[in-house]
Amino acid sequence: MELTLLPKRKRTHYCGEPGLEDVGKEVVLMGWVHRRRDHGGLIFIDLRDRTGIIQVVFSEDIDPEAHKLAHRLRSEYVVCVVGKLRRRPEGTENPNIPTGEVEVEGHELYILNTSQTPPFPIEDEVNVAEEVKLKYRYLDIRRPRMFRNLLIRHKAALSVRKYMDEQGFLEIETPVLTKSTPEGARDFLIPSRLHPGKFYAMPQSPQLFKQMLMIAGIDKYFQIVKCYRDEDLRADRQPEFTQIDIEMSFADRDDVFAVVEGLLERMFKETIGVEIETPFPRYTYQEVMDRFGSDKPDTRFGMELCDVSDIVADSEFRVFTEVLKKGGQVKGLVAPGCAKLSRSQIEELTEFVKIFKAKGLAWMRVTPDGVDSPIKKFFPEGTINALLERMKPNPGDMLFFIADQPKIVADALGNLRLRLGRELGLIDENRLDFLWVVDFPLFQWNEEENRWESEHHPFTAPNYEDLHLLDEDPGKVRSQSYDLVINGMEIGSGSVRIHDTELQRKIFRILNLSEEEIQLRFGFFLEALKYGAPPHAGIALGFDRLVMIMAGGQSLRDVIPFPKTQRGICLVTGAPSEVTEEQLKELHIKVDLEEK
RNA sequence: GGGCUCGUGGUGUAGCCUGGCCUAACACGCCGGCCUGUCGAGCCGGAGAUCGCGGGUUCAAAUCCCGUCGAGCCCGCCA
Repeated sequence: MELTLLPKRKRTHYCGEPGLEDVGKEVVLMGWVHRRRDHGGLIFIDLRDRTGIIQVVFSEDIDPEAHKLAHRLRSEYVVCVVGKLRRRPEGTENPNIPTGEVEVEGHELYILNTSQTPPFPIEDEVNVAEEVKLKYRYLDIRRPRMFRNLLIRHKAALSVRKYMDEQGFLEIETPVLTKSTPEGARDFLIPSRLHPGKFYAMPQSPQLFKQMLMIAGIDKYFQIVKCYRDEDLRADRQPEFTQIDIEMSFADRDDVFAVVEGLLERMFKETIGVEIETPFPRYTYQEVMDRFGSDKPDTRFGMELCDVSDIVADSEFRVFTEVLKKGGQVKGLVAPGCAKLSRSQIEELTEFVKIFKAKGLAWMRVTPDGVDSPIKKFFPEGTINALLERMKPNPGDMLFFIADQPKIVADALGNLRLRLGRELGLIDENRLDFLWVVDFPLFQWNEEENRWESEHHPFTAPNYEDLHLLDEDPGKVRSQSYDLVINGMEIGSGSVRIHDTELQRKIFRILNLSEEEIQLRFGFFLEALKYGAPPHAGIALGFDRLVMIMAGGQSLRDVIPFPKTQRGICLVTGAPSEVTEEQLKELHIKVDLEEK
């Protein structure tokens, strides 16, 4: 095949651009052969680039040489076409593509490169195994949908930089090779060649650096920054991901909220043309746990949880009463129209709630003449009536109940709510529900390690009204942290930070860190706090997740050009991979693999 | 660490439950030929699969069993 290595002409248009106004002009196009329709004497080529598709016609009449060469074109060949733009003959217009009223007479054709037959067609709505798409990611990205997603990503980042700049924030880079500070996610480690036996860590977030930038007087900082966490993957979790990291001095929670609300308003407008409503509603942690069984509630539909502990307390149903005696609770929800569920469907839901440690799922069908349930006999009529009165079901609905410790009830019933909401089609996919969750507890008790841990992170300031509780009842202390939630997904998390050395020390001690550990891990930071640290607050927003929401994707992989598989492998490069003995030796590393 | 779903020509599926009629079917793609208005072009012809891998059961395995690898979703984990 005769290739033209260097096109002799400069591109005049992208494939998606020419229209009726360009008819008569000579155009020079570069692109990939999307499809070839070879009629023998007449050949149609759909030429594609990132902007779209345009039809090129080759024939004896137009140019015999180009026509002859066009027979050799195949899918994904890279070509340069020079030709005159003309209006398509009447009746042959294609209303399905933006350039469908015109076509290019193929006067000159240069084949810039050939291509193997692609493993899958370059089209949206391809039904191909994730494995294949990820291995040939560069072909996957040729699909218009993927390109659009990356374009959205680009526009979103641009919008962030413009807005933050206008608000007086400086984008400042922080190190990628940094210090391991356990507490939190597992670190990715990097061995040091110059310091045998020592390691850098990749940042889980630039948390301490941005706080030190506040101490440095930067005042308003932001960064679109990669973060790394060596934990298992999910549809919404990749080991390396991007945050919009923000920190501001002399600011409180409301200042942060105002900046973020303005930022998102601007981003959604400029990126996908959607107007969002600000300010976002605020919920306390306690409220969302009670009502939705989740600290990141999806408020696009109702079906809220209902505490019925007091009503069922004096029933004969042991499953409920025993749990209540042990300090547990009984909560339920109304599943609209679900009285018609079969035994096996209920069984499936029971299996589902067991994933979240619930021991079972009690149910009552609501019929026009009362309730129908295997456990009905344990409840006096008054109790049933009280349940109906509180939960307010309609005939045809189903009541589901879970009895257990509060955390399990919230988890199981909250997830049941989400599943039913999805399966019953109660979620309006066009809706965007932004909300803040505030007043998180400062600590949570770690059963296994028998100690308090930070709910957010150890640099989060306690609610100053609760300071007196730090010693007597740490579990009751509220923090000045906050989460941003969109459509039931955690999008951001931040807090007012501790800027006082003594308070910071105290928190470390409650977390059961010895003086020695504190010094070893965070000594440098405590030292920094001593030199006039201003009060400051900040937040980090999950950029990939935001882009995913704007792009309407189901997985983070949809908006990351080269993502990892669920087992953390990059299928394009094959990373992670083994390295040579020499490399290991230089790093003073011996690999100790278990024999299989 | 655990649970569930999936793995059959290049791609997507059928066949698997109920083993033999499978010499593995279909669509798209691919290769060759014909073809001047197609745009999922059409028509004719053709190539292409040790049914992810290993072991077992059986006269006989794509099909049943065990193990293993890979992809996905979830639990744990993710300050």
